[in-house]
Amino acid sequence: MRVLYMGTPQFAVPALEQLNEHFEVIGVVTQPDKPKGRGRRVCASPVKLKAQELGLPVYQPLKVRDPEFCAAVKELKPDIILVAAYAKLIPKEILELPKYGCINLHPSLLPRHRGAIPVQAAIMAGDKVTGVTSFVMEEGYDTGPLLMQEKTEIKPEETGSELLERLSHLGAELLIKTAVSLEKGELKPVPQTGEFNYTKPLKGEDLLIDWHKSAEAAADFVRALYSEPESGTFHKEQVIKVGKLEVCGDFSPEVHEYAPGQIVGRLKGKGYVAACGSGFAVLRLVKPAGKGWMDGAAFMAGRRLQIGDILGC
RNA sequence: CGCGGGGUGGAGCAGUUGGUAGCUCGUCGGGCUCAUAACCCGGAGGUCGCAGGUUCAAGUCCUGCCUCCGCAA
Repeated sequence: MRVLYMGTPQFAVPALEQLNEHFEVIGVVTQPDKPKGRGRRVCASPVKLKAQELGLPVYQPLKVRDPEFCAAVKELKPDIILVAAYAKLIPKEILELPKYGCINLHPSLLPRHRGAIPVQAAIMAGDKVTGVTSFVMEEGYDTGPLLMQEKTEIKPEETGSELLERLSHLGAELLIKTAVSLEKGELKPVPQTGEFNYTKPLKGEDLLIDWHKSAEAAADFVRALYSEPESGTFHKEQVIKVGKLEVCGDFSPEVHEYAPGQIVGRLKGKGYVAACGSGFAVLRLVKPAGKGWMDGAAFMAGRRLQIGDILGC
């Protein structure tokens, strides 16, 4: 079976590796190299790097709708197009091209958490179970009929990056299974039913901790965003990234009056304690501006925060 | 060459107008205590990122480099 693969970030890499072992991968489509990060160096996507390593032809159209690209795809005569986190909608013209259609791998239990950040969204929502889904792509975002799903539990302490990593491997297997079954004609798509929600891409202030939330919700928020892309909070005009927040049940603040985000005490060997909308949370892992990640206790040793300081402004 | 901050005893920080390096934690020893993660006393431990330069004298000024990080994208 001739497979055309489309994907961009690290999440899409394991699937590419697996596919390359099971099928004839005739091409890999990924986002164009872009200036990225500090210093604005041009970077190739993880999928591109892997494709080159495997010696597969790489396509990086600026626009998927570009007629020239569509023509190129047509010429490749793919039997199936498999997509994982490519980051762009694919036009009907291409969707209808392959015999077995365009199949997408999505790291959530659709229709729950459609959209850009399903993995983080699942953790933030306090979900205990999530998974990966393969489905037939339509013109909308993650709306197509479902093919296969695989569930997995979210571990209590599991971070967004850890879960994403795990799901990328689970997803790779699911994608292979899906393709194999499709080829045998064993699968029939089932339309999505039930409640759905969309997750929007995170940027800028979306990453700031909302101290008005409950301690539990704030902790989940931080956990979901660690270690990519990192949540944070402001302190005296500077950003402090937070890697881990730990809810502390019975804690008696050192001050009588406090507001959400206010530092109300320290816990020896753990870190500063901040007040939340309800409950308290210890800053266990932190990265002050200009510094690297450090333990909450180490952060206290530097005495950058005072009891009474308010985070988030 | 996008903007900007940092690299100081094991960890986190301070170090003023250049003059033999301080603080918190940890660690080691001792003391107090029924006891302690609490408290008291004392000790060990630093080529101040690297390489040059200015100076009688540089962590502190100048130049280059390495490296970590914040914003932005």
